[in-house]
Amino acid sequence: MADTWQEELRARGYRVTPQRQLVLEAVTELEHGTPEEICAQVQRTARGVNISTVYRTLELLEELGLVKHTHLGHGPPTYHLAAEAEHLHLVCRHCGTARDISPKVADELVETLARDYGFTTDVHHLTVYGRCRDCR
Amino acid sequence: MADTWQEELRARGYRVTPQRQLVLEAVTELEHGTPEEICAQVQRTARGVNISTVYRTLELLEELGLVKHTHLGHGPPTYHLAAEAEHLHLVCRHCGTARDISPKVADELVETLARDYGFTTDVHHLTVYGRCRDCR
DNA sequence: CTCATTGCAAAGAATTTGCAAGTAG
DNA sequence: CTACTTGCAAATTCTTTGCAATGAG
Repeated sequence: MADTWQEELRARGYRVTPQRQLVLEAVTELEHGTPEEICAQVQRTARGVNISTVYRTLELLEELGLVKHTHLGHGPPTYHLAAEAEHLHLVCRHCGTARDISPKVADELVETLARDYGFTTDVHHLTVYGRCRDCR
Repeated sequence: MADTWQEELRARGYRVTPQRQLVLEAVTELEHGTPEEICAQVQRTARGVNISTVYRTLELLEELGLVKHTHLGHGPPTYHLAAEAEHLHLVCRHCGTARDISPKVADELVETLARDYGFTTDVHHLTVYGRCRDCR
């Protein structure tokens, strides 16, 4: 984890380009935004960057784990910097086992609660009760 | 609530058409599906029903409160019958107050857990911890 | 009969892809 | 130099809209 994302890119055979740096900067500055918005932000610094490059770059940055995206209702997805490692729990009411999963699955819930209810979710402590695959 | 949806439709100046009945039936049968899937289901009974009619009908049925939709990751939205009144809890770790909200906000979470983990969520018992608007 | 609704085709958004030219390493 | 990237335009995917014909009430 001491490596920079640039090194990570090179290690994987990808290249560090100004466009990629700009897109990551844009996501950082915007906190969150649609591909279109991110593209606009990038173009405040460098004109001529194409929207399709933004799409491709966001996909790459997501693959690298640097950004994440969620779908908030209709329209384009929202991209934001990936949070540090967190997890949430899945508890089976039948067999009692708990499983840790990525908080990514609760992204929409978290954003909706924030947007519609002004509620800041404590994702680390989100526990979902139900029935696991084995106890169906 | 004793009124049928057909009566509700007429009361609002809309008409009860075979297409509308078929779309609602399709949503019921499929439990959930994309407009495309719903259209395919409808066409098992009546060919010639157009996809744009399905879109228009789903919009109408949603307005009537008969169906709901959620966006699961990429791609088209998923429609399903509106659930009966249930609720989930929002608990503030600071002031301790609990608030009941619509389980609709957890739709994506529920579907994702089912799809990716084979986990059946007990939505009625879902409690989300965090900080409410007033305690920010 | 009247006007809401439908089918169809064309228009629109959002996103992806093919490819030649550009450039990081 | 090599081959990953980019810009651009065309192709896709998903959804909406215009409009004449159809059909519910």
